[in-house]
Amino acid sequence: MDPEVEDIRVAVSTVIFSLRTPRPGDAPAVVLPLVKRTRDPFEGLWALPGGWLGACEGLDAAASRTLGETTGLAPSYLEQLYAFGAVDRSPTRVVSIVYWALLRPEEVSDVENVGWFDAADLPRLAFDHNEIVDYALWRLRNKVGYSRIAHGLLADEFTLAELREVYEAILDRKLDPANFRRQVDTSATLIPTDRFRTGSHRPARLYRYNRDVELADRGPLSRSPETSVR
Amino acid sequence: MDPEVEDIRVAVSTVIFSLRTPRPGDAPAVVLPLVKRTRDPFEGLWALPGGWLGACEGLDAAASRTLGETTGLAPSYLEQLYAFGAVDRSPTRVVSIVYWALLRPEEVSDVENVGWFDAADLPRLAFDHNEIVDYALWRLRNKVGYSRIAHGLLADEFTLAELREVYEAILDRKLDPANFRRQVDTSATLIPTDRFRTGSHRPARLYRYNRDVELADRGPLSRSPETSVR
DNA sequence: GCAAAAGTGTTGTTTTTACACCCATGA
DNA sequence: TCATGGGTGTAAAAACAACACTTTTGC
Repeated sequence: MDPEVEDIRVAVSTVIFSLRTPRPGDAPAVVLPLVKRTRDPFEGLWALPGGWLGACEGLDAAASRTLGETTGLAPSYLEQLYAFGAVDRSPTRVVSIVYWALLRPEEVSDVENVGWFDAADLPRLAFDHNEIVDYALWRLRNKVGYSRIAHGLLADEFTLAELREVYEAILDRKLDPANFRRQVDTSATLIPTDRFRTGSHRPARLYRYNRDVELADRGPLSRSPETSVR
Repeated sequence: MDPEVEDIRVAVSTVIFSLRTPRPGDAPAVVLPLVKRTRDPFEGLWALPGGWLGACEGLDAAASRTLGETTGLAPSYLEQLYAFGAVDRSPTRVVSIVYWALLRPEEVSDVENVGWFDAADLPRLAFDHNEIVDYALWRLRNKVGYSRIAHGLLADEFTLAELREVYEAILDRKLDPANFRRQVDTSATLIPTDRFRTGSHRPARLYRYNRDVELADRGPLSRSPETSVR
């Protein structure tokens, strides 16, 4: 009972998702930023951004902080994903509290030592980070079906086609534009503006996200003070 | 940077749900076991069963172990719930990896120092454990809607009325017996036996749970070796 | 026979899905 | 004017919900 507890360290990492459109007109793809490790273990491999949990900071705060420090990014959505604590996941004993985040395109900025990768085509990552990303992707795909997190990947104003492309990129299948339109407007979470996106063919109306509606129902956690992001 | 990391300790706790039928014929209620604290902090208050994470054990293993040590119970379903790590949740800095579990009635046994409480009517608990239970209940109510975890609360053989009562206890509302019956048998997760529960009025057919179907889809986590429970 | 729970049928409503069709613009 | 994506209409199919009704037992 009560073995050498002191030897366990707590880290916090984040899987950050964003969208990238290779060239205008193309379908967007899910991408994520990784940092290159500059020391052992796994020196030279890519890894999730993260760092050690500070003695005087909460988990959510640590996730925001380490994320900012390593990538300079401040995401629009941040949620705890899972705690990974297998004994052999690192040479030393580390329990990682992993978060996942969504980034709007305007929030994307380029930082030294950060590389962006297609989520569907990742290299071999440090530690168990490949499994972690797989799990985060699974969560993202599930959650997009019953919440409004897709908006966390879009700018303030967007067309319905753009929103639909987000869903298509995440779910990896085509959606019927007509039915998609009806579904989002029965959910009453979008506010139509009087502006239009022009350029292609018939101008498309721009919508804004209704901020009265939460991106996702977090249940009792949303009342806890630790969970204040943005 | 890299502050006194060594001062953070990792604990593992579990919210265990089971059902209790006050007297035969009554509707079952969701109950959970708590242990009375025998030392500071919060001496005398009830708390979730748990303990420190061992230096050489995974998170899932620690949850099973601490649960067995404190309550003598071995649940039919065990899943990670959330990591709680607010700075002020304990006098010393503790990050708790919390699990939640389901217990079949035949698995319930009475142990010294363990009390069973109605989930809807809890006393003031130690630490932030009231909030944790609230969150676990929310998760249970949600998950019962899109998975088959309700079976984790029932014995091997059960009638459809008994299964329906589990849903009713968790969701806290009546369900239409006719529609409920149809829903479960279009889902093809129950195997009818040729035995019947007699006693009340017309005998009710006993069903068995189809073990080919997982209680809940855990995504990529179900492939990880750490996640082997039962 | 009667009460009560087991189990079946029926019907109307809502949601989902597929797809035909019109509209507005750039080239 | 034509190609293309924006946007509307419609109808079949599936899922859901409400509730009447029949069956089988204990007393």
